[in-house]
Amino acid sequence: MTVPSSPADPDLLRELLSGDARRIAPKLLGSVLSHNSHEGTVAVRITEVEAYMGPGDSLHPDPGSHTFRGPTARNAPMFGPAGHLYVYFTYGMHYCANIVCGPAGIASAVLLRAGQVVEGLHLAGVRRPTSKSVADLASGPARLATALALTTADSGRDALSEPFDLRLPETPALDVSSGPRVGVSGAGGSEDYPWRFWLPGDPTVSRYKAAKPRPAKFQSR
DNA sequence: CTCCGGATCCTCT
DNA sequence: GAGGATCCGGAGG
Repeated sequence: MTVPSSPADPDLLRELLSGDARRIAPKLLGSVLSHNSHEGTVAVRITEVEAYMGPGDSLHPDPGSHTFRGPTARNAPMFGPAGHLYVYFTYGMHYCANIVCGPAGIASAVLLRAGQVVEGLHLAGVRRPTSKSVADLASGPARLATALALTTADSGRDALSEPFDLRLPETPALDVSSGPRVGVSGAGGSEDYPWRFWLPGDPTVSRYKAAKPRPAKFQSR
């Protein structure tokens, strides 16, 4: 495994993140996100991501994105500067975290879907007591957010400065697979949006699962 | 191994 | 009021 390292200039890293999320997403594979809290430090090497675009991108409208219908209080960070976090709460109990991409004003982000815990194994295990193996600690978007203790309180915060740190790999991953995004219902989850990227063969990559099709709505009379 | 339902509450319509 | 960028445990093959 190549040892990740940040560019000498942190502004350069932010500049790199200010582009198209679909282009940046595969380049984030192999990078390491760390979070330093009073409990200790946990760092995760990213092995699976998904790109989400914003509205106003007439070339690539993204019906699977939280921003598809425009800005709201929740998705505001996606319209903000690159390198910040967008964390949302879902299913009444889970958090999922994104790295915001694109220039400020243009919404796009990369969902962190899975990773390998490379620092703070014990603490990650305490935060994720239901894990059955080390590979399970962050093998899913909500698992990863839990291992790193990310919540909506962190949404909008800068991932490139304390208490966070993001380091890109020295060289981009050579072997990257792509496919439809997980759990996205409707057109956004189709083969037309192969914006999920992962490191093939990595044991921490989550298993693919198509969106659960909703049962046909029963119209009462 | 796969499939399925329940948990649980914020967000936007 | 409906549905969700999910996870987990239990049932069945």
